[in-house]
Amino acid sequence: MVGAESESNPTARRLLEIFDRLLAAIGPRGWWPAETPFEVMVGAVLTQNTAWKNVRQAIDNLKQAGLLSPEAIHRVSLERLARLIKPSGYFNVKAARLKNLTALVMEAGGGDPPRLLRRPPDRLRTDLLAVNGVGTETADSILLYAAGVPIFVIDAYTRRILSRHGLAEPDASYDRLQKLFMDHIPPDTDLYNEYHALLVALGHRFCKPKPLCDECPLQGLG
DNA sequence: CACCAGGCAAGTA
DNA sequence: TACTTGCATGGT
Repeated sequence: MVGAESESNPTARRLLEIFDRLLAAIGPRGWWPAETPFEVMVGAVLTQNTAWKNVRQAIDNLKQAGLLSPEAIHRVSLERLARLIKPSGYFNVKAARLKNLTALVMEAGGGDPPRLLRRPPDRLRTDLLAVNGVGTETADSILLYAAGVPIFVIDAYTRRILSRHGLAEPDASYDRLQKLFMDHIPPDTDLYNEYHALLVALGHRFCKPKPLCDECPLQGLG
């Protein structure tokens, strides 16, 4: 039914057409830029409303300090953690959030991220959302890019792109936008991975608040 | 100089 | 529920 729907349903065809165009124009992104699942989790928190370039600085600092493990982040002082992640902004808030997320790994995963991430997706998402500092996008980023769960990640770029192409209202809820993708695109982890990464890349290059529609690869899709 | 970036939680009504 | 505000660095 999914395959048939993608041929007959106009929305499904448009969404897949967007993916095809982006992949052809931009190429595979190789996301998530991290070496371990726990690094994905840390990056997901640090990149909240923050340019990735700044996040990379912060992660490099953590790496160099040997603090990119649950045990290390659990032990380090809040003050030192905040100082190390300073380049990524909101450093006091994010230091606490990293502690909170790490606490989940410690108590639920016994300090072993894969053990936490192997939980049933619904349970894992609920547990992640219960952490103060983890919202829908952060949780879903961890589900998709660390746990390999086929769930679609929505971010500010995705919302902007969909609304500019008449596929959604500008103020549509996170859940609604996520449902739009997941109702029309088969739940494939690699596909969802690439699609979200491509949307972010398009956002970076063309779909800014002041759009650069002249050279946008999605020109002419409405 | 102003504006933006791969959000989220807490406070208010 | 819906809206507002604080959080903060670094790039353009």
